[in-house]
Amino acid sequence: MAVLEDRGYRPTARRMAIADLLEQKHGGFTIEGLCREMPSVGRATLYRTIKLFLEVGIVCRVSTVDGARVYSLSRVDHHHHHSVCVECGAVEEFKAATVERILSAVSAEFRGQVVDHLLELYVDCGDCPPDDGE
Amino acid sequence: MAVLEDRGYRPTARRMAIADLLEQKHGGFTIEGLCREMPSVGRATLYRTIKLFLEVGIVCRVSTVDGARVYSLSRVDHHHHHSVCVECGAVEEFKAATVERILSAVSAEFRGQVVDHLLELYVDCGDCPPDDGE
DNA sequence: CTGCAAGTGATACGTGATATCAACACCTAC
DNA sequence: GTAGGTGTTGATATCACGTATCACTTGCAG
Repeated sequence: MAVLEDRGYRPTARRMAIADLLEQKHGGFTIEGLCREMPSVGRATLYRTIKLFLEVGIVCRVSTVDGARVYSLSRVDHHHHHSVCVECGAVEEFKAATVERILSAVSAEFRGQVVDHLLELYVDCGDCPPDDGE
Repeated sequence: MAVLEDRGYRPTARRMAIADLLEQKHGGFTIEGLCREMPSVGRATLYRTIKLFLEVGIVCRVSTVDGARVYSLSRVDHHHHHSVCVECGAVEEFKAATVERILSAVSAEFRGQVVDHLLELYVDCGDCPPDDGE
């Protein structure tokens, strides 16, 4: 949570509680889902907090196959990719140097500059824990 | 448009008109944007038509950096990736066999099965035509 | 032409997300 | 400790996005 203070935001009890809940989630989550899980917290606060977490890098957006807006707690602070289980929704972060190298090579074929990229793998992890699903 | 008939849908004048407009677009588009461009067409029809086009593969969803819901006319009928200009929003489709091979290799490192993937490159194409933007 | 199924558009509705604003919590100065 | 200012919170209103409904139209087969 130090990252919040570094940016001039307060590490309030509300924000800690939200972060704690996210910490326990293996899968991605939706904000509406959080609203249901934390009915004592106002919707606006949840939307604001996740937006804030997104800004400081505590969570990141996950692109799902169906285009739903899903977030995931980010445990690494550098660039990474996601694997998303299409069955249980579990999100894993991974970093593949090979991918980065290949993308650099591919980038050379483009006019202009490749400034960023997005890579998600959709997997069927095969042993989805029943309580891990959304 | 033959693909519509193949699926049992009618290639109506409305659908042709919408497809024609999409044909002229280099960049991605939003459905709300289309509503503004084709005020004579009902919103419901536009949403339905794009959903239909998505289903039959005429258009595909594009993941943007900011998570906005953008679509793009698909000119190739097989699996491909997108490069999205962060300045003008132009969307290009590309297929890189290298990428596919590397992804297969990376997939081997995962438990379970990799069933699909998403790859988008965000570029600054450098010579954005002024009328190409959304 | 007639009848029917598919398609269309106006509208209402539901949901996701943000803006507003009063109340509250925290920090600092005194 | 208290006062005051700033950041935070939550209820609500509001907006944006997308879908459902339903009466009407269109296209096609007989």
